[in-house]
Amino acid sequence: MNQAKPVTRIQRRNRETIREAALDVFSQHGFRGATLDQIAQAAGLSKPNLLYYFPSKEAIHGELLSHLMTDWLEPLRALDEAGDPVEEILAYALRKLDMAQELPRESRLFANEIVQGAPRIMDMITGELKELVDEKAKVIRAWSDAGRLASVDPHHLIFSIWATTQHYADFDIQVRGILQTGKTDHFDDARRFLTHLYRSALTPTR
Amino acid sequence: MNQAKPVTRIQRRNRETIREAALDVFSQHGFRGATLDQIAQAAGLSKPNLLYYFPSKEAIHGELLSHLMTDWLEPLRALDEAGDPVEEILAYALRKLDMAQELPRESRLFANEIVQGAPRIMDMITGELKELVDEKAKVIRAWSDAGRLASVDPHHLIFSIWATTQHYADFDIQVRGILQTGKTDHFDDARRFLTHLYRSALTPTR
DNA sequence: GTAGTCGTTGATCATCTGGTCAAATCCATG
DNA sequence: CATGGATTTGACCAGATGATCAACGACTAC
Repeated sequence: MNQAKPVTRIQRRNRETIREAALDVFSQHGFRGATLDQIAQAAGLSKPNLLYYFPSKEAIHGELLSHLMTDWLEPLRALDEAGDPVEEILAYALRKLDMAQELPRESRLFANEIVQGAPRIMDMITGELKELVDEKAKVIRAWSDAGRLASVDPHHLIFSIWATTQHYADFDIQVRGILQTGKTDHFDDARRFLTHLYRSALTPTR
Repeated sequence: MNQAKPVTRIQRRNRETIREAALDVFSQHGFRGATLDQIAQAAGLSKPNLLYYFPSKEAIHGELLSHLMTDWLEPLRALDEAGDPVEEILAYALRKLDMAQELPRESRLFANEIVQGAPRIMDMITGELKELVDEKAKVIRAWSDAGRLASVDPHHLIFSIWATTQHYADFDIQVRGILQTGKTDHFDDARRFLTHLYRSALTPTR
């Protein structure tokens, strides 16, 4: 039946298991810090078996990064020119915060890569990402010019949203170490704080 | 003349050279990603010579981290209960931004460590750092209670300042990749943006 | 049930890497 | 300029690590 790609049930399952295990390991130790043995153990497979499904360590890592990128840019893509400016940006920030909470490993994988100079995704940054950011920056600037949003540098606004939200994933250990209270969920406090922060800064003074 | 510690001129010079080289390498590749050969080459010394001045790779890294900590906490220590609330916090944020600009390697060294779960500095975080943060959080809360500052969660305010400022060091590659304009200095724009952001959010509504 | 492909792994390799050591070189001091 | 400690390094070691391969086991289509 399948002619070119004999993607069997076993293949689908094992490749997914490997991706999952690799995400755990890479996000915690970075590319160089992670070993195939760690990944194999986490996946419950032998090391040669890993390399039956992926040609190399580099290939596993690369697949994770590219899979990640799509999800990562989606919230910004969703920023809607037709919506209410302050609410749109607020929704974007809160959506990013949700992702930091739900997908912290993905955030750390990305952070590890960027902190170390983005050797493997520089073109994505100066290409697809920059294009999207520039496009949305134009929308934001138009909102400001129309007096529907306080006048702020759109690029730095976006940077600050990335920074403040991803911080809760990337620096999770530090955040927990400092709050260190039996609090059920510091993300609720973060949501409240960021809502106040951006609503204050973005609501046009009138 | 020197009895216990024969810290000669050569020792002082070489240990400093090594620290400098190690900061370059560790901040770019993280602990596991860095190799003694890289550090030795960057320092212009042979690998055995490195290990004549420091007992191990771990020791070099550890010394960098502890040296760093003092400088790192100083700006927050300087937050003055007696000053004007909004201006004090603003000054703190801008001071942190300056440090991100002047000491990006230190910021990345720290970021690498935290992202990977802070295996080597967890006690510093839950100890010295938490203590300082809690103390300053109390000051901030008192300001809010006195109506001299908008009511915000002090801990999350501090987190956001760390996030937004260190972002310019830790994610420098991404920031430059996206701005990528001949701009002389995007830090000036960042300063303006953050000033607006925090002044808006912190000035008490009356 | 059996042929043939898919899936799995123990053993092994080459390389890298942190660290050691003995021998050589440098240098301050008398 | 001779001496003894400080400094430097080439050679080496042991363990880790990414990757390979031949052989074995499992599954599917007929």
